[in-house]
This record gives sequence, C-alpha cells and structure tokens, in this order.
Amino acid sequence: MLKDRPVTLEEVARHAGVSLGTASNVLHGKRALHSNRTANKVLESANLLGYRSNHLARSLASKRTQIIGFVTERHQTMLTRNRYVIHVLDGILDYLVPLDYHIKLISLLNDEPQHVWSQIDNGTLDGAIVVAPVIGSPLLQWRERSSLPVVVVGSALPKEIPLSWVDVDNESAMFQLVDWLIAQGHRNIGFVQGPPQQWSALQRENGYRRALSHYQIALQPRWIAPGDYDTGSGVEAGKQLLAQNPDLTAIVAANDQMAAGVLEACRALGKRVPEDISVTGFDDMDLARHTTPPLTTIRHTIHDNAMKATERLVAQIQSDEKPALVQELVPGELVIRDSVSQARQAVPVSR
Amino acid sequence: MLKDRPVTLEEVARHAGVSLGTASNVLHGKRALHSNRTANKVLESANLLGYRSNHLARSLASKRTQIIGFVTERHQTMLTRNRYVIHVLDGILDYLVPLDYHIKLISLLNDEPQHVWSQIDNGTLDGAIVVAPVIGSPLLQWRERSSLPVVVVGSALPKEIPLSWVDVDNESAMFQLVDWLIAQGHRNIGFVQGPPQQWSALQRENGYRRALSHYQIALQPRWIAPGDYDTGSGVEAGKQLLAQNPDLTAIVAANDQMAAGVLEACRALGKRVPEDISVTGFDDMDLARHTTPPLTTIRHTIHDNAMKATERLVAQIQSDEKPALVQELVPGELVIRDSVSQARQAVPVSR
DNA sequence: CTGAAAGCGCTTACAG
DNA sequence: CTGAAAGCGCTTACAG
Repeated sequence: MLKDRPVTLEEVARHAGVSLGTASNVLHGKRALHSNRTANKVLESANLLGYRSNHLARSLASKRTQIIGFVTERHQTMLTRNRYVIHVLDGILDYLVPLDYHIKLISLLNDEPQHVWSQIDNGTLDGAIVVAPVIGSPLLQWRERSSLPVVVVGSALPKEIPLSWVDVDNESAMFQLVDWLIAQGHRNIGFVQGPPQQWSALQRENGYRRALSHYQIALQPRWIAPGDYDTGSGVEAGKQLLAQNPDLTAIVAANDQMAAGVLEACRALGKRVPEDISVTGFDDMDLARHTTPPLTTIRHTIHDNAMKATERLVAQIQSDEKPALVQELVPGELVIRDSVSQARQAVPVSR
Repeated sequence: MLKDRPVTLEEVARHAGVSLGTASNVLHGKRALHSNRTANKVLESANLLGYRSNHLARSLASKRTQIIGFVTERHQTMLTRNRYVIHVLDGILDYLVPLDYHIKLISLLNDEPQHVWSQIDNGTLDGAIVVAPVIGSPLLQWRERSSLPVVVVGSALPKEIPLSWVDVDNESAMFQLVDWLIAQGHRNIGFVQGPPQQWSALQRENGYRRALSHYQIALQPRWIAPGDYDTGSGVEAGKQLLAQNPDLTAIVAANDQMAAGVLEACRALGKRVPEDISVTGFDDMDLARHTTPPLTTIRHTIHDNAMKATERLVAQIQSDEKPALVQELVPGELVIRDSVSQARQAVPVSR
C-alpha cells in the first residue's frame, strides 16, 4: 500500500490501540496469549496497513535468522561445471524451503581465514552446510573458529576432525566396482584420478588400489592418470592411458564426467566401447545414462544425503544441546549398463 | 577467540578507549576521518579481541544488506532439472561475489501474494533477480507491490509490464533457425512446444510459425506436439509426431532438453538422425554438444545476460535515482552441428 | 491477558 | 578529528 517507507509494527500497534509487545505476540506465533478481540484488532490493522515484518529486526532481536549458509570453496564456484553441487543444493532446498529456512550462498573467494570467517560468522546465519571441503581447507578448523552449527556434505573427513558429515562410502563403493570388473575378467585396469585435494578422490583411488591388490594384480604406475573431475581432464587422461597402455582392457574414472571424457577419447582414437575397452564412472549423474554407451557406474544418493545432512543441521540448530558429532558413511550401489564387456584377453593378460 | 558471545563493537571501542562511533568509522570504510593513532588503536583492539562485525545490525542501521534475492517460482525449483537456472545463477554469482554481495535463494512455494511478498519484501534484500516468471505470475505486479529494485532474466515481457528484463530474442532466433531448415530443403517441419505459461515458449513457437508462413508453408496442426522443456516430454512428443506424421523431415524442439528427448524417441522408433529425420534444439546447453548426433541449435549467452541483468540491478540499487526501465533483447546465434541433413524428399513434399 | 522498558549491535547525523 | 545520542524495527522477560 504505502510504498516508500514500509509500515512498522509500531504503527500497527498504534492503529490497533495495543502495545508494541502485544502486536508482536499476535503477529508471530504467540497469538494464544491474547484475547480474540485483541488479536483480531491487530490482525485487521496489520492487514489494512499492509504490514510486512522486517526480518532483519526480528533476527537481531531474536537471534534467529532462519538462514543457512551454503558454503563452497573456490574449487566449485562454477555451478554449471559441478553437477554434484547442484544435487546437494537441491536436496537442501527440498528440506529447508518447507520449513521456512532460506539459503544464503557463500562462495569463498580465497583461503584467508580472515575472509572465510567474516563471510560466515557475521551474525547472518543460523548454521551452515559446507560442500566437499578439500584437504587442508581452513573450514576444517570450524570448531576452533566458530560456534555456528555446521554439517559437511560430500567429504568423508578423518575421524579426528571434529565435524559432522555425511557422504557415500567412496572407498567401499569403488572397491565393489573394481571387484566386479575383475569378475568380468579384467585384469589390466587403468584409473583416472580425481583432484588430489579432494578426500573423495583419494578414497575412490584407495578403493581401486585395494581391489587390485586384493586380487594380487600388480598395479602399474602407468595405469594411473591424473584428472580433476572435469570432462576435459577425462579426455586427456583417456588419451594418455590409451596411448601408453595397449594392454588395458578397462579404464575406471573417479567420476562420471571424466568417464564421459574417456569415452570421448576412445571415440577420437577409434576404440570401441565396450568391445575394445571398458569404461566406468562414479556418481550416476544424469549424464551417465545418456552417454554412448551408457555408463556402468556407482549410484549414491546425493540428494538424500544432502537432505539428511540438513536434517541434522536443523536439529542441531533447534536444540541448543551439545552438538553430538554425526559422521555417516552411506553405501553406494553398482549400476551396470553397457560400457563394460567381458574382457576377451582376460586369460593371456592376467598372467 | 571468545566462542560463545561474539565480541561487540562496543567492547572494541572500550578496549581501544574510543567512542562507539569512532570504532565504527575506523572499522568500516571511514578510516580517513580519524588520526592514524586512533585508527591503529581500534584496529589492534579489534584484532586482539577477535572482533567480527554483526551484519544483521549493520544492515538494520544502514538499510543495506548486501543481499540479492534469486527468485524462482515453483516451476523451476528443482535446480537439477533446470540447467538454464543454473547458468543464470552462475552468471549472477560471477558478477556479485567480487562485489561482496550475496545471494539468498527464494524458491516460491506457491502463488499466494501473501506468501510471495512476505518472502521478498521483508527487509532482508537490497534487490532481486527474478528468473523466468511465467505468464500470470504474481511477480509481474512487482511495481505495485514493492519498491525493491528488481530485474527479470529469462523472460522477455510485454512492454506494458513495467519491469526491466534481459533475454534472448527467442522469436527472431527461432525464425532464423527454421528459415535455415527451410533453406536445407525441409518443408514438413514438426514442432515440440515448451510449457504454455512460459513467455519464451510462446515466443519460440511464434518464430517457428512465422518462418513457415513466411515461406507459405501450410502448417498442419498435427505437426505440433506439447512439451514442458523437460527431456521426458521430448520423448513423448517425438514419438507422437513420428507416429502421426510420416511426412515430417524435421522436428524443431523448443529447447535442447526436449530435442534430446526427440533423439531418444527416434532411436526407439528406429529412425536415423539426420538421415531419416532432422532434429534441432534451442539454448545450446552443454548437452547439445554431447548428444548423438550433436544438436544443431541456437546459442545465446545466458551467463552473460545474467551478468548484464545483475549489473543493471546493482546500478539501480546503488544510485537511488529513478529506476529507468531497461528491456533488452539479445540476439541468438545459429549453431550448426550434425542433427540436420538436406531434406531428400524436399521437392515432392513441398508441393 | 496486557503494557512499559530494556536490549539486539550497529550507523549516522550533529555538535564541538 | 571525536563523542554523545538517537535510531534502525523488532523480541523478550518482567510486572501487574
């Protein structure tokens, strides 16, 4: 109604002939405290004047902002590049929006603690979700720096770090996938690494290594190529592996996007998948279903994990009790599609 | 340092032996007002005590929150489903983060004006970006409901609606694409519509219709199938069009995701693309490059448009002048890939 | 059931 | 160059 200066609670109170406190009570939850007559007067006045409460003032006075920070480090600021982050965000929103919590996006520009904590610990947040903090991230010192509730998603941190998190069991899932590849007759299996600063990348590589060693397959250093979870690096890695290792019958990529890149490399080099070489991914993003051929991969419930993490966070915020640590490893599931064949040279190669 | 009660400016001021106002000035921009000696005392105290300013309080007092709302309607809440929205978000962040503005995500749950405006006009925002509001959206009454600066991106609104926006020139771009198809010899061209409540969908359809009529090709109603911009609807539409129209040599989808769906439908029905039928998309999302075959489509600069819109918004926020309307149509660009062939039956079909 | 008052943690004229 | 004071728009005990 009025456009320039918003109507304040005080004006509503005055118009309704009640005190500020009463108007506040009626308008926000404690309506039961007051008589119907009073409540109605207030409600009517508010309506008439087009009152809309100022959240800033409410937050300052009540020490609740209803805002959760969605914290990402520089590594994943390009949302369009990082499907994973989007899935997480979606899970969080699905949980939070109906509860009338809001998300504030915090993209950290750099690692300076100064910068980091001024973005986070400035009174605007009730809590935060940190997405896949890297090894050595200043965010891992959260507990020493801030008393704000926080849950990590997408990084399974070492137990010593006193933060709650939920993530897929990367290592076991990758072990399972490679184990299955070996069961298909593959022995000479290449690996495209994720970024070395990501816990998940290391854990996936560990799963791969453990599976080979479990079957006493001697891992050749040249079977491993570096990557960064991006498609482009998958192309590079694929070309490198294919060029240097004519003996490979399969390439395991640390995530789907790189696997798609490997597929591209195969196409470029005239290798048929899966006839000439098998390729696998990890994450089961949409794209895994749409590559040619569709990717065998590990499915995990990113969206649900994010919801779960958010649930924990909200519980932590709402009960001001001790913030019990919750560190949860969720199992992944092998999804078999068309990018893997029985290894034809299995026997000759395996000795 | 202290964990539970954050250090306040007052404590810093007292520790430094200066007034509240002085401490505030030194710590936030107006350092030049004070002597070096004073400034240093304040800075040291702040450092020593681990002071971190409370943004809420600053915002309330200064009437600046440094927060921009990113407003989406129910239709696009599933971020994972809507690549477009992600690109927009990315463009906004790229512009805003270095300026120390933040994004608050506002996913509208429903259309009730009550709900809508209480989410938006509650003092927490300096301005807002609205993503692709639909026809009939309550958001279109923004100017009557709120004095908050706002820019729309992804919907080219009718001129009568007093809102600033920037979007691709959907109609011209689609005209251009269909014009080109016709130049390749195609005459019987199907169309997969976008959601009828999206301005962009209508505009794209208009472009298609105008191109056909420009060449005096009689559009058959059965050439048009409904869709909703999602891949699934593209599959359905593709199947329907293919089943009902053996005479079609090309199918134009209103966006890439549906075009991917049409491709899937073709595969399912044993139609080769582009040999048996040509298919085109719109938007040139990543996926357009990765389908088999890669899609001929319209490229437009979603990311840059979003940055541009954000720039306008910030300008509007920072100069409290008259909010001059800016309505900008950005041209699209035809990107030719492998999903279109010369129409072999061009001549017989065209009469 | 209701009102008066203190307080949330800052910024911003205003004097001097 | 600096301090005292008012004010931003609410919530929350506390009396009564």
